[in-house]
Amino acid sequence: MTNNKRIRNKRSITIRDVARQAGVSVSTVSNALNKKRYVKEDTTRKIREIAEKLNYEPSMIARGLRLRSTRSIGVIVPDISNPFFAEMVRGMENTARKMGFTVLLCCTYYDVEEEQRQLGLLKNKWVDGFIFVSGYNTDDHIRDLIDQRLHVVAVDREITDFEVPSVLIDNKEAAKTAVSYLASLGHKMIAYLTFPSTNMKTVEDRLKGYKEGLYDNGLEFNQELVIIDESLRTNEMRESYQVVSEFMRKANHPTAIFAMDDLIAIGLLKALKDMGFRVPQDISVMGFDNIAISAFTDPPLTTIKQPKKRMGEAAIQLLIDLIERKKLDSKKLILPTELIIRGSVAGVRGSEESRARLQFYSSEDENRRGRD
Amino acid sequence: MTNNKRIRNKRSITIRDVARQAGVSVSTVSNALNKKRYVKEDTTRKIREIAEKLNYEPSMIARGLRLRSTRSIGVIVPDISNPFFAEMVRGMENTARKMGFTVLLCCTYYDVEEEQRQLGLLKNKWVDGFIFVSGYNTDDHIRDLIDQRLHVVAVDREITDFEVPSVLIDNKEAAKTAVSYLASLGHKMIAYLTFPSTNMKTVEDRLKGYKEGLYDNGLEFNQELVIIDESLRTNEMRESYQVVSEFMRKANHPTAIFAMDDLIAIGLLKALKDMGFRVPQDISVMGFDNIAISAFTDPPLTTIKQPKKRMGEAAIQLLIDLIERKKLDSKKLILPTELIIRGSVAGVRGSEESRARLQFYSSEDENRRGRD
DNA sequence: ATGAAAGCGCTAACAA
DNA sequence: TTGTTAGCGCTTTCAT
Repeated sequence: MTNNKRIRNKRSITIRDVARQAGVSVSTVSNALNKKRYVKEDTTRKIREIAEKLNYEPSMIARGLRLRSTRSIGVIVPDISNPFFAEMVRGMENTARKMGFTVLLCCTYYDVEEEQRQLGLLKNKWVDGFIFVSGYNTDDHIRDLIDQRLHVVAVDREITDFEVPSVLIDNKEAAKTAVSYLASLGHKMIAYLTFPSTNMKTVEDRLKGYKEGLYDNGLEFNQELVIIDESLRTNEMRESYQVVSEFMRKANHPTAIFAMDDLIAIGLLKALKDMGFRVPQDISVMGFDNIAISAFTDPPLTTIKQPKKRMGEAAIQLLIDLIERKKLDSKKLILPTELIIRGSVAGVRGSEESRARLQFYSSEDENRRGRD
Repeated sequence: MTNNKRIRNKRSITIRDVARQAGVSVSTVSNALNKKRYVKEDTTRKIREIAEKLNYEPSMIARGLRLRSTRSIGVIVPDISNPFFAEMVRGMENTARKMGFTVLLCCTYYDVEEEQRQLGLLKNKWVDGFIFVSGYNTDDHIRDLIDQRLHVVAVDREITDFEVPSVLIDNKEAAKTAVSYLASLGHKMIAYLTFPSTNMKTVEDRLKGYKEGLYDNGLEFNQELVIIDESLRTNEMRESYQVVSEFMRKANHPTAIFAMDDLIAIGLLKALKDMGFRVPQDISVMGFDNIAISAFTDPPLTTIKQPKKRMGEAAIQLLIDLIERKKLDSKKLILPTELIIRGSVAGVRGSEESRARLQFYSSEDENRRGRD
C-alpha cells in the first residue's frame, strides 16, 4: 500500500526520465551533467536537482558501449592471497579510484592458460587497459593486445621482445646487495632457496644476483648450495618447510640461507627452528619483498624491501597516462629497493657485535603506519 | 607493408562482421553461437568457423546493455591485504569462474562512505549481485539494494533488520570453545584483546563468547582483562604490539591472552617475546581465523579455524542461485569452525604433559595443500 | 530455418 | 542555448 512506489522498481532511472521531468532533451541532461557543452545555469541546476531527486546514476554499461571505454583497468596477478600482491594491488586501487578508474582484479594462480582466459574476459568487458603483474614471460597474448592497440603496463615482469612500459625493481642488484650484506658479516657458505625461474625474469635475475654477489665478494659458487624446488612456487611457506628439512640434513651446512622471497623465508625460519637450529645464532636467514608479516616473525626477518604500494601506484599512473594519451616520461620505471636489517642475520660466528639488531621502527619500514 | 592487415585494428570484430562473412543475418549468428533457437547444422558450423577465424569475441558490454545483466558479481571486502579476506576471495573467484561469472572486487578499508561509493560504482556497472563481506552493520544502503530488487548475500556479517541470505560461523560458540579450551588447561586469568565492536556483530559476538566462556567455566569476568583498542582495527599486527606492550607492564598478568583474530595474535606473540615472556611457557596465546601464516609463527598459533574458502564458495553459490531464481535451500548458512591446536598454548603451570603440541599436519588444517 | 528491425541507455554530430 | 537523431553491439520479437 504505502510502498507502491517501490513495487515496479525493476527498471532503473535513465537519462530520459530525468529529461522528461526537467522538460528538456536528453542531450541537455547529458551535457549538463558532464559539462561537455555549455548549458544555462538555471537549466543545469534544475537538472541537477531532478537527477538527485530521482537518484539517477548514469549506466556505465551504456556509456561504455557508446564511448568504447569504461574507465576501468584490468589487473592480472598470480595470486591475491600472497601478501606481496595484495599490498601492491592496494596501492593500485587507491590511485585508480582517485583518478576515477575502477580496478578489475583477476588471479591466474600461476597458470598461463588461466591468464589467457582471464584476459579474454577482461577484453570483452572493454577495460581501457591492462596491468600484468609478475607471471610468466609467455608474452604472445600480450603482443596481441598491443597489436590491437590496447594499453598495457607490466609490473615486476619484463616484456623482453617488444616495448611495454613497465615498473620494475633491479632484482639482480638487490640480490647482490643481500649477498654482499651476508658476506660482509663473514658468511662464506651462503645457500639460495628458490623455485625454477621458468620464464620468470624476476626469479632468474635474483639468482643471477646471488651468483654475482658471491663473485663480487670473492666467494665461490657452489651448485650444492642452491636449492631450486618447484613446490615452492605456490604454497610457499609450507613447501619451503619440507624442502629445507631435507636440505639441512645433508652435510656441509651453509651458515646463511637467502630465500627468493619472504614467504619462503618464513617457512624456512620455522623448518630451521623445528630442526633445532637457532636463527640467527646457528644460521642466518634473509628474505626478499618485505611483506607486512616479516616484521613479526621470530626473529624478525632481515630482507630486501620492494616498494610495493608505490609500484602499484606508479603502474596505474603510467597506464592512465597511456590511456589518456599523455606522453610518458619514461617507458621503464625502476624503483629503488632497500636493505631492511632486522634480526634474522648474524655474523658468522654469532658474535654479539656483528649481530644485526632489530630495527623495528626504522624509518624506512614500508609498512609503518600504513604509509609508503 | 606485410602487417597492413594490422593497421586499422582499432575497431574490434563484431557480430556483423561474422554475419557478413558467413552470408547470414546477425540474428542467425547470435542464435547459432548461443544456441537459443535452432540453426541448421551446416550454417552453425560455418558460423563457428568464421567466428573462430576472425577471432570474434562477443562484447559483454553490448550484451549487458541488452540483457541488463552482465554475469558479474560485486564483492565488497574491507581489505584484501588481510589474509583472511584474501583467502576467502580466492574461494569466491574459483566457484564464480566455474559458473561463468566474473568477480569485481572492491575494498572499503573499513570506511562506510567508501563502501557506499564502491556500491554506486558497482551498481552502475550492472553487476548481477553483491556480496558483502564483514564491515559495519550500517545497512541502509543494503536495504536500498534489496528494495531495488538486487541480489545480495552477506558473509561474516549479519544483516539484522531484514532478510539477507548469509554465510556465517557461530562466532560466540567458537569464542566459547577457545576460552573453554584455555580453562581446561587450568587458565583462570584469561585476557581478551580486540578492537571496538562498533556495529560489527562478528566482533561483538566473539566478545560475548569470551564472557560466556568464562562464565561456563566458573571464571569471573574482569573488565581489566579485556583490552579494547581502536588502533587494532586496521594495522593489526603492528598495533597489537604497541597495545600489548603497555598492557603487560601493568600488574596482574593474565596467564593466557585470547586475541580477536590471528593478525592481532601475531603482533601479540612478538610483543610478548620482546618483553621477555616465553610463549607458551610463561603465557599462552590464542588467535582466531587460522590464516595461512599462523602455522608458521613461533610458536605456531593455536587458533579457531574459519572455513574461509568454503565460506567464499558458499556465498557465490548462494548468490548465483538467487540470480538464477533457483529457490534457496536455506537463507542462513552456518559453517562449522574448529579448534586448531598448535603450540602457543600450554597448561597454566607450563607442565610438559599439558602442553598442547604442534599439530603441523593435522588433517583439519585448512591450508594444507591449498585445499579446503 | 532464417531475416528485419526494434531497442537496451548513452553521447555527439548536426540542426535550429 | 538547446533539440533531434544516429548508432555503439547485442538479443529477441515478429515476420516470412
